[in-house]
Amino acid sequence: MTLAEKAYDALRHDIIRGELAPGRPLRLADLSERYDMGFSPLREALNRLQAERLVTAESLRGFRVAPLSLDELHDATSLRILIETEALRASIRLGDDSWEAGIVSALYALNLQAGRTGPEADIWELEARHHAFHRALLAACNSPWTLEFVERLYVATERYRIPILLTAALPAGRDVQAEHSALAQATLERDADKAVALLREHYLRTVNDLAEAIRQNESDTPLAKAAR
Amino acid sequence: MTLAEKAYDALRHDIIRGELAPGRPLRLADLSERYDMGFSPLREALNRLQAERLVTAESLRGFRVAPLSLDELHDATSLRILIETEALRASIRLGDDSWEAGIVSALYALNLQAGRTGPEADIWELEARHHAFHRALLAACNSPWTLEFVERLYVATERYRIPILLTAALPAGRDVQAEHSALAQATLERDADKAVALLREHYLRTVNDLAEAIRQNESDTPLAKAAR
DNA sequence: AATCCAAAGATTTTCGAAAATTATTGTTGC
DNA sequence: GCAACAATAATTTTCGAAAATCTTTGGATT
Repeated sequence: MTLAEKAYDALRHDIIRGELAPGRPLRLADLSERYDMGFSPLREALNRLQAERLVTAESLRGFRVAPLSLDELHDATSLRILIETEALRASIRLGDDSWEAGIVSALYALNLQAGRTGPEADIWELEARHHAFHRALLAACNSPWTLEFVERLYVATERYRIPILLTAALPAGRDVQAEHSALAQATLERDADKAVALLREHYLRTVNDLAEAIRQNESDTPLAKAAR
Repeated sequence: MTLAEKAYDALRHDIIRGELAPGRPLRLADLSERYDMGFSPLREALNRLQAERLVTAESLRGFRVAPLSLDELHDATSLRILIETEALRASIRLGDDSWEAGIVSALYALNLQAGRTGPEADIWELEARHHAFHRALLAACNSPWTLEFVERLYVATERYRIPILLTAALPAGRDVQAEHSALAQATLERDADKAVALLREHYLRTVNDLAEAIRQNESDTPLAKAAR
């Protein structure tokens, strides 16, 4: 793996997790020290991330972590629902045994991690399994373009979820694991209409919870700052 | 404008027009001579284009122009129909006077160029106006993510159209300008269902024509080679 | 003839410095 | 005090060479 690839992975990771806050300038001298490499691989990584809208660039003025806005969250969520529901229908139509097995396995792993407490609880591991579960649902859609866009939108919306997850500021009274199980069940039963409805509700609830948390959380988390 | 930006524009331009054929290796020494600049700006441009799937990259083995395939054409077209029809509905719902004016103006400019013959005929100018017309239809959808994906898919499918356009191998018996006019009219009348149906048919006809031309054209155009 | 291996060559990747540009500071004049 | 400007500093961008890696070539061996 080349240094440019390592730089890409590291920057992407740190931006998605909010360790590099939205809007923050990405100075090459800083990054060079932080990641222990020269300018060239960093600039290549930043150019890739610019194309993915995770960083913004201005000619001769360098790069910044892409800012967040509530408008973008709603935009990305709407489009996500449109694309993912269609992908879910395609997967239900085309999926074979190994696709089904992938869903069962991903759901099991997700529920396992969601049930863990104390030192075993690991929000990043939970997050990884959550992502894997949603990918497993769409894995059989047979459309590389769809999967790319789904991934882009997942990452875009994840940047809003993570600061909320970390402050545990999510409203109670919602059984997310039950939603996942119901979604998996409807999918495995090949009930496309039901599965699509559940997926849509799942995302609409999430975006409402996030918007609510942002509104209440007038503290100085990166997300709250971005929302103001 | 920095050299890296010039390199990006030039490479993108040459790849879309097929002047750099699909699958062709992009050696830095060659590109450095072709575009008269050092490696750094070229590598930055190539990394951006890689993120946009116009070039492929393999660790320590450099870059290539992204290949074409009939599967990808069908994939991109299906997704394009899904996203653009929804964007058209949104535009019809949200569009104001200046949006309408933009459509009228773009259609007029397109028809004007389409009617030109002899030395005034310019396939690239026609292509630019065609692109502008389709953008004008969706301009009011108020969704940056949608517009980005639409642009990506337009470029992806355009790479299949251009070699066909250049060999004039399109089947006759189709009045594309009439399709554009009907689409614009239904849109301006805010008849969303009709406009969406026309847009869908427009794309389905195009993809069928292209697939047909590729099948017949067993010569050695880049596209035909890619299809085999 | 086919296969392996080392050497030479070609190519990508990375660095460090130079060039170009933007941002900041300090000074002058009003 | 403050706008205008020059000098300085900070930063991005680009180049050219060095390092690392992959590819080809040409024998040596079986």
